[in-house]
Parts: sequence; structure tokens; C-alpha cells
Amino acid sequence: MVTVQDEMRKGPWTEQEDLQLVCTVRLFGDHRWDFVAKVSGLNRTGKSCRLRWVNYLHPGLKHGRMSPQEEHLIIELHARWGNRFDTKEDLTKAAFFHLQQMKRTNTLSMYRWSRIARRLPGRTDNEIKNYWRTHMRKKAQERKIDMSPSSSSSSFTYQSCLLETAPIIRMDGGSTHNGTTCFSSVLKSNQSVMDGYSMDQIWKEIEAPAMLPIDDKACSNLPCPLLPSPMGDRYCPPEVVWKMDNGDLKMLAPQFGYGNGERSCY
DNA sequence: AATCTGAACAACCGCCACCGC
DNA sequence: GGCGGTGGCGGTTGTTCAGAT
Repeated sequence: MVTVQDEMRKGPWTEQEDLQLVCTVRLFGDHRWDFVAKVSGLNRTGKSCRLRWVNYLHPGLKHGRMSPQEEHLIIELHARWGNRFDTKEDLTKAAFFHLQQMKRTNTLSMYRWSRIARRLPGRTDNEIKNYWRTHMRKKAQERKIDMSPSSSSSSFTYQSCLLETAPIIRMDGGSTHNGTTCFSSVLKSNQSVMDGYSMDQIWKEIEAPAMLPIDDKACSNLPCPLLPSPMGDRYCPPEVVWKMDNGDLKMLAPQFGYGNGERSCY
């Protein structure tokens, strides 16, 4: 039996399909993707149309390689936000409770890549996600090659890759609780030597630093405004940085934008 | 020139929150 | 309050392409 789903087109988009989608979106807007998919005549799902628009056809998107500035920003923001803090196991009780509250009241996104993408105009979450995976895999392999049996005394963990590739994290001022110190404390911990790392292991290691306490002053020294990390003992509530404006949560501090200053975040 | 390899990119899938009925 | 439709997200896989051998 052939279902509707089976009849839907999948795979790479053709120029003709792109054109149809662009025309339809111009006529009806980039919402109601199910509707757009139907009226466009494309034999695609609404989801597929949305993805194509958001990741490829949307005007203002940058294509091509990341600039060094963008690379640094991604690494920096991922170090701060790149954690899947959805479970109780990932958080202190207080932080988990607060996050659940915000989740319920829709005042904070739990999402990682989209938040990072919002700081990189013209870049999509998908692009950043792909970049990160490629970048981290490459770094992991580089370190794996560098690791000789004799060097096992320096308990290398994957965070050291982050340290070396994220100079922005190293903030001036010599605060004893800046990012470097946080990372270093992890490095001191007796974690496994990089030997046949799986992506899961890499993720675990990458995520570990943000679980550590973060100094507020150190946060404020960052080149761009960042949400205080909800992790750790010194978790500070987000209202320090965010405010409600006409029902939308907005950042108070200036940020990269599309030209009109304050941009609503969620 | 042919083949291999890895990086970059594109797209799909499953999950889940939100919203309207 | 329950339910189904829809959209947004992260994770993952597939494809393409450029550089190395």
C-alpha cells in the first residue's frame, strides 16, 4: 500500500523546486509550512520546505567557509552554552528547578545550536552544528596522533583541545575563576587518556567544563554578552541579562544583529 | 589519470513544545 | 484537560567535492 508519506519527494532539491519554494514563500510568508508545501505544488513535506528555506534559501544567509572570527565565536559560545542541560543529572537541584520554571514560562531556550546561530548573522544552526562536529573530530584526531604512550603522564582530556583552539576564552585580567582556570581544573582531574575516543566520549568531555562554577566578573569581561551559565553552584538567574518586552524576552546588551538593534531571543 | 580520504555541506528523522479545537 | 496538527530543534546520516597519493 502506498501512503501519502511514500509519495513525498525526498533528497536533494532541484533549482526548479527552489524557485517554486521561493515564489511561494514570497507570496504567503515563511510560516505555515504545511500550507506552503501544498500550494507550492512541491511534492515535499512542510518540514522539508522549511528546512530548505531556513538553511539554504533564506535571503541574508552567508555561504562558504567560516571566518576566523566566526570560528572563535562558535568555540567560545559553545564552551558557554554547548550543554544539554535538560536532565536533573546534568544540574544541581536548584539550577534544574529554575530551568524548568523558565522552560514552562517560555523564557529561556534550552537549545544550543540555534542560540549560537543567533549570534552569527547569516549562519544557520545546521551550519554551525556541522562545523563543530567536523572541527572537533579533526581536533580529536590531531591530538590522537600527538599522543604518544610516553606522554600519558599528562592526563589529556578533550577540553585541552578547546583551550588551545579558543583563545577568546582566555580572558585578560588574570581572574582565578576565568574560563582557563575552569578548564584547567578539569584537566587536573584524572580523566581518561584519549585513546580511541568515540563521539559520545568527546561530547561528555566537551560538556564537562560548563558544569563548573563560573565567575560573574569573568563573564562580564567577555567580548560579547553572554547568558550566565545555569550550571554549577554559583548559578545566577537570567534576569540580569534578559528583560521582558511586550511579552518577548529580549537581551539588554548590544549584540550582533540584522540592523535593528535589539533582537528578541527566546 | 585514477583512486582514496576526509572535510564540508545538505537533508532526513525523531522528539518535543506549543497552539487551537 | 485531552488530542492532533504544526513547527522548531538536536542528532545523525548521506552526498559532494577538493586535495593527497
